[in-house]
Amino acid sequence: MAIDHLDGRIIVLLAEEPRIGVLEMSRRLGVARGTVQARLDRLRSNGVIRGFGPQVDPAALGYPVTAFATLQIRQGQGADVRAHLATVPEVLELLTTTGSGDMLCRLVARSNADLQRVIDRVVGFDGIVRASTTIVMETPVPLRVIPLVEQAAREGRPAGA
Amino acid sequence: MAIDHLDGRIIVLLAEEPRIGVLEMSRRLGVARGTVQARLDRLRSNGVIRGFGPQVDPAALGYPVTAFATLQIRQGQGADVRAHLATVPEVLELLTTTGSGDMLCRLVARSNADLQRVIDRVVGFDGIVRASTTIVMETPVPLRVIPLVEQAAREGRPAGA
DNA sequence: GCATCCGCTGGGCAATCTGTTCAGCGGTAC
DNA sequence: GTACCGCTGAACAGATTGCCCAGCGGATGC
Repeated sequence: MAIDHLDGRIIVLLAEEPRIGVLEMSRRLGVARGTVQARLDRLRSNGVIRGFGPQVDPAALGYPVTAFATLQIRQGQGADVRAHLATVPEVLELLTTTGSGDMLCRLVARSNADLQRVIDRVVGFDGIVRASTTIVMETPVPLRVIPLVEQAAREGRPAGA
Repeated sequence: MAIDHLDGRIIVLLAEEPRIGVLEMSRRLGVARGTVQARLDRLRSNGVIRGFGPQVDPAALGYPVTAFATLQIRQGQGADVRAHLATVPEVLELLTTTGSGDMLCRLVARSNADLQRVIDRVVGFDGIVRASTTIVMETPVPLRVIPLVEQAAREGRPAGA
């Protein structure tokens, strides 16, 4: 659960050059290949590294519009709404939150006009009382984890074991 | 920009078993290795596949609390605020949006108590007028793209070329 | 109609990496 | 003092990669 400096460097290296391979990593980090391999295994079984799936860009797929919808759910309909939203491909993420809205929903669409279609499909469901939508314009900081990894590595054990 | 059925299957396969390799993919898909390789190259240069970086779980790193902050920015201070937020590791994502709030900010923290520290650091900056925060409780649909890829593949050219 | 272009096939090549195992060597904890 | 744990450095066979080639078929353009 806590990662040390070496773990951090492994993750950063992997993020910068995903095709790098264990051997080359061990060379650059100045440790034995077995060490890198063991660290990686540990990071994966710890769940720190979930996987290496391809990072797909919805915009390049033809969905350049991103929006967030805040949904208010009718009491007791939560499970149904989740199941419904899970079937909509344009729903990239669904979160339940504190506050007035009950759920936060990340959407993509082919265009602003198409967004209307997506929203209609999302909210066209019984359990949803109200929805309010904001469109994303820019993304000054795209989803990232590396700075957090670096911080966690600094705060972890100094550097050695 | 438009992907066909084979592209879709490649991406899905890669998402399910990232370590699979081009050769094994070509076997499972029933096409020549060169074809898979060419498709992958194209998908990467198209930007559809951004990369294969490790997917790190903030929770496993010790940051189990996720929150969204809506920020109102003082006129003309946008750039400064962005630069400021980019330096905060706990800021995983920053978006500018339409609507009353000006920016939407995805945060993580070590605990609910720690979230206060993070928020203080985030909003402790001149250009930010007001901030409202919602804490994420559950994640019924974790960030995903595969359903979208499948839909895009269906809508693309039938199956062949 | 005919030539050209493009994508896929199926083969082969050397070079490289992987997964795995081993013994040895500290440093730490008990 | 002893046992445990992590790292090192090396070895091995097996598999994969990157790269090349010629041939084939359909679609495009003239």
